[in-house]
Amino acid sequence: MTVALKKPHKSARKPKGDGHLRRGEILAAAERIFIAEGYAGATIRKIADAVGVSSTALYMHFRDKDQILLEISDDAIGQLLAVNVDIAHRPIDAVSRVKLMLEAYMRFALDNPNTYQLVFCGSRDVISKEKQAATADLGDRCFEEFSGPIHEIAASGRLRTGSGESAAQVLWAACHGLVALMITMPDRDWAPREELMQVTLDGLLHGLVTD
Amino acid sequence: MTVALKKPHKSARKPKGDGHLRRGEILAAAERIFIAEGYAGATIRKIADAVGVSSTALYMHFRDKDQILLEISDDAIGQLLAVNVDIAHRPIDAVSRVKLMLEAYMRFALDNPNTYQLVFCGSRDVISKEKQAATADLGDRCFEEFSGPIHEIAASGRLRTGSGESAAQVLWAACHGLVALMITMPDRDWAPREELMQVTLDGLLHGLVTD
DNA sequence: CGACTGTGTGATTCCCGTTTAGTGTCGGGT
DNA sequence: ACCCGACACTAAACGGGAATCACACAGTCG
Repeated sequence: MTVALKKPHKSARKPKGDGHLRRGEILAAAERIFIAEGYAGATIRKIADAVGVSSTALYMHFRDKDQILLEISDDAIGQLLAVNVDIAHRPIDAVSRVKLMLEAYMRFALDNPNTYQLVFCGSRDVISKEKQAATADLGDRCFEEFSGPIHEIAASGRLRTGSGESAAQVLWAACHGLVALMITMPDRDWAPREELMQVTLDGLLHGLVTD
Repeated sequence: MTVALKKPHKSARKPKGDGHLRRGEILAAAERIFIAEGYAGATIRKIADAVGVSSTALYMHFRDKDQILLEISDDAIGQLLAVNVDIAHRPIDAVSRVKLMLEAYMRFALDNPNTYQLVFCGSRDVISKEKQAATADLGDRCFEEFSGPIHEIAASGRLRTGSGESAAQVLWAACHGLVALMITMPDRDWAPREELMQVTLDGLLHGLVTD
């Protein structure tokens, strides 16, 4: 849409200058506001004001509001994916890899609550359908990276119950539930974070995997 | 519009008559729309249209939109609480009670996805602060009803790891995570519901409680 | 008969995301 | 040198959300 890739001739008007700078400025401002005030607080007009342009200008660089915030989320989820890939390559046993990945996952969620909510708690009410394309894909790849070791464990017959797939989904869901609740109900008196995380991981792995 | 059927010439003027009927009508219409279209879809205007009244009229009977939907949710959560109380009184061992309660909890969530999201996934973005008063309290009492048996188990020293409180929170969170993900990402290819629920419950209870 | 009160309305306010139409500027192509 | 079109941008407006205001009706009480 915005970038002219199709000028076959030389020296086509380069998409440099203001255009690219603006895009970065917008993303930076949007990220700042989104982190501080969440999805509803990150208004098009507020972002535009922060950049110092009119709200209409944002539509020069992004299709709509969701695209801006999802692009920010892509960055963040990309980092999580990188961590997962790194862990996946370490020469340690599968159970340890699972544990490290899920720990990283939960810490990511607690460190980036708004991003986490946008990507993993977004009802289709707020994010509507297929806009998530890229972000959802990154999320999928995170899950796959993490379900790899689980299937290893399943293949070696060490799963006490259920299929490898269901075990992977359950482990993911349990960790999701913990951080999601802690994020959306921060005023509850939770047991210490570390304890909750360890009880979840140890409990489930102990219950699902035979030694 | 005009409901002229009651005319008791007795008893000083009280807020009965039209008032009470309207209130019920509004709640019924709101519930229908909310269940069908979720929080964002249940608009003040839409509800008012369904009742056949101007949008302003809703503010005669309810403080704001959230109060309407939370009142609906109260009903639903109240039913869940009743089930929990019933289970709590059955003459069966604590672990079975825990299991039955969590199963009922998950089935409730999957049967009432919009209500569940409103109460248990509502970021303060959308529901803002202390409006939840009554509903949150019902949720608390559900949790307490359910954490009772857990503390019984903890008191008898059968907890493999963590405190009774953290075990209760972790069990709750795990079940929450499962249903929350299934609700917000219905298009994923999940393992069969029953299997996921059983793997979650059996896995965690096996891992946390010694026989 | 007023006056008062509960119930309801239409117009209005203030946000929101998004669209439309128009302005200025700049880089070539001729 | 000239004009043309692409680009970055803007002001104004649209439609829709929640919520409020000023006002119009019943009835009922004194």
